[in-house]
Amino acid sequence: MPDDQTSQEESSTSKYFKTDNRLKFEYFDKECLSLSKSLLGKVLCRKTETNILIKGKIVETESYPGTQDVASHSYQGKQTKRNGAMFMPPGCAYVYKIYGMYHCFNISSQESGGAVLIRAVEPLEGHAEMKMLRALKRKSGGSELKDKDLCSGPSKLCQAFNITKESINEQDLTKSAEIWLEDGEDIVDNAIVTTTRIGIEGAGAESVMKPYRFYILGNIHVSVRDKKKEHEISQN
DNA sequence: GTGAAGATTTACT
DNA sequence: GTAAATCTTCACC
Repeated sequence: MPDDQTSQEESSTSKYFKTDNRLKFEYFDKECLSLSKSLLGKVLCRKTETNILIKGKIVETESYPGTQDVASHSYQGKQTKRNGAMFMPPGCAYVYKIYGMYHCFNISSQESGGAVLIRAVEPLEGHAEMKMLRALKRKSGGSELKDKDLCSGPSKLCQAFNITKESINEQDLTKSAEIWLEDGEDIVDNAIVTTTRIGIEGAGAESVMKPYRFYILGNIHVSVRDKKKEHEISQN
């Protein structure tokens, strides 16, 4: 978080010329595993239809490296209407609907058929809007929702950011005015917890074992924390 | 045309 | 912990 960038922004002559911190194609043009780790600490940005800006720091990701991965929608090169975005150039949004009522948000990586699932973000801006969006579909309303409950799961963050297949799927994050990524913190390696992926039991033991999930050590906005592993790391 | 499954979340016991 | 909610997508007949 370069201080000089901030001061540049402040000294900018016009308010309408905000420094563009948007991550570019070159950033996304990495292999899946590498992109997944690199995305931790970066900032997901969303401009809603009502022109409200929502931002959140990415704190948890999962790799679906592509055609070799049994758990991936693109296993064995399978390409369908649904997963087409996985085969688009790096930096495109792959959004799909699951269980009839939820969405998951992914970013395509360098390899054809590879993508990174964004599993959790830490709310930075637009808390009120997120609460409202999350409360919409809840039976008991959203008044008791805490910040850490707003985006601590792949479908939760989609609700909070108003990400739907209809609005976001196949959008180019390097160009879109509705959704993009900005630079954020660099997370050092020893602050990254690496574990197995969540919710893919049906894919078979071998792929379930793969260490393809990454999250920021100690961050309370992560969906599923591995306390044992975190303890081990903090001992070193 | 039909059927089964799903990278989840919520509410309830 | 367990179960219900809810419907699109895809494989196969």
